[in-house]
Amino acid sequence: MIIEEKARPSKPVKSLQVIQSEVENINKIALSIDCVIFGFDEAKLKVLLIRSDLKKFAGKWSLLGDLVFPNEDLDAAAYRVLKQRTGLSDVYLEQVSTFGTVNRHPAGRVVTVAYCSLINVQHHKLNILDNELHWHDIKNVTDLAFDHQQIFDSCLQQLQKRVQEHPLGFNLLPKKFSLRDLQNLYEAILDIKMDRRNFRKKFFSMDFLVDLNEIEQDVPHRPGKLYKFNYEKYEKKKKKWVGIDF
Amino acid sequence: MIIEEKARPSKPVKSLQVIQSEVENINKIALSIDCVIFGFDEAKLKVLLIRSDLKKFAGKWSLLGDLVFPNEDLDAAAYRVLKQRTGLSDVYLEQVSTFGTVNRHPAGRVVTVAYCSLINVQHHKLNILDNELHWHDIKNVTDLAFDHQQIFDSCLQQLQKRVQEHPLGFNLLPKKFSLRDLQNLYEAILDIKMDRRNFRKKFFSMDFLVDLNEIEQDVPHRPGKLYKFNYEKYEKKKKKWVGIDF
DNA sequence: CCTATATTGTGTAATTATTACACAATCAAT
DNA sequence: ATTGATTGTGTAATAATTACACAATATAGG
Repeated sequence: MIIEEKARPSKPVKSLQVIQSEVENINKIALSIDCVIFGFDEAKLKVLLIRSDLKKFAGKWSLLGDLVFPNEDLDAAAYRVLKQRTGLSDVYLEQVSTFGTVNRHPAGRVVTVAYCSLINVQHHKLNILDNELHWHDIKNVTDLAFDHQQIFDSCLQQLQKRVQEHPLGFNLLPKKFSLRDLQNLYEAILDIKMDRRNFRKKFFSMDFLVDLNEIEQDVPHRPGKLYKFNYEKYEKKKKKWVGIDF
Repeated sequence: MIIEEKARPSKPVKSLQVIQSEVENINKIALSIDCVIFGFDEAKLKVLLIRSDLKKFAGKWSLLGDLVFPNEDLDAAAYRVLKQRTGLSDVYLEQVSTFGTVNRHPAGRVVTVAYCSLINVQHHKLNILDNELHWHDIKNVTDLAFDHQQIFDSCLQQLQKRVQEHPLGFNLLPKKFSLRDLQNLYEAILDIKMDRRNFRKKFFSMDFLVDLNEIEQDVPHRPGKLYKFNYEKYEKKKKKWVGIDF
């Protein structure tokens, strides 16, 4: 076995540790961010899309994105786009993956960093600047422009996984919600049906929900109780995940 | 609630969907990849590091990386570095995260895509091209050059999570291994101790291990049986992970 | 006001998974 | 032949998950 092997330099090769002029003059690639902005409304998971204005993708929908400025952090660029389009600033935002296939963009080499954002549709106002901007039921999202279908799919998949390990979902709900809302949310994200009693038992046993002693209004049936999520309690109790299972 | 909202264009803004000349001339940022290459030897998890040759980081260790060529896919760049340094081509490689803080690189704006690779240390030969190249016990990895400590930490964290959900670990082991090897591997990656009987029970119940009817050689005690991993069986049986738990 | 309809709120038993734990068997080294 | 180190194995206790049914409460409509 070849381990703990030490060696001395031999012939030099080009490496990351380049001199300044190299970074400035060669190997420059345009960098963008694309946001997969999820919302939850009418018991459906939705994604915010904009109509593409490239001829090549005429009529197709695409994700919201923009080029990253030369002295702007990646996260800052994603926040900028989110703020510009939804007016929201304190939103859940997470980097998911970077897509850099050579010919993914018709205008040249553009590598894009995909972000997943979760927003509460009650608390925003869409800012229509140029093209048509629209919430789409995720079940009807097909054939997006560029490689955006692939980016969307990978963000949805990541959301499905994350939401089972961390209480992200609450970012998609209003501050006050019923257990039915919460279950609808999980069912929409995971695209499964769940047992109502076991779902309730699970969340109550985790003990992060605060009973607000209020009930739903304007429902044509027995109203459910309203709850909020207690982030502080969660932070204290959250479990470290250890257990092999595949 | 503002949903399913449609709108017509108003004033145009700069967007991703730029014209060709824009992509070619502005917003260019150097792009690199960095590989966190893990190996497993002497019951320890190791990472392959190279001595930095930047004055600013004199004496410090850094990850293996390189600039991405203008017409090279990101994954291809990562494979290239791996191949160049370890001589290995069919290795586990996964993109983890992209780091793009404005001043992360002293030579200018360089955004880097981090990759995690798992290799079998028995099957490689290090290629020492320029600087000192060395396998480091992950327990002793501190104070790397650039933001490489942060990159390393995030790759290790991702490995710890992934290895509990998918059988990645086998990439770090020789084709034939004992259950003790396997347990050592999990204990090294997760930095925990496990119960030997329960560990065995767990893996046998998953039924992906093939008994090779061979035993370890050259051990100064009762030798253990050797096994291999059956990927095909795993592919058929792998579970879709559904269960809220946080 | 009464009835119909829809949905909430609740508990238990059966099954499955996880944990904790000890001793005999086997090999190498001497 | 004895020692030392490690493998291989099973069971009982606890915890988590699943499947499942009925009474209570609100609105809507006559």
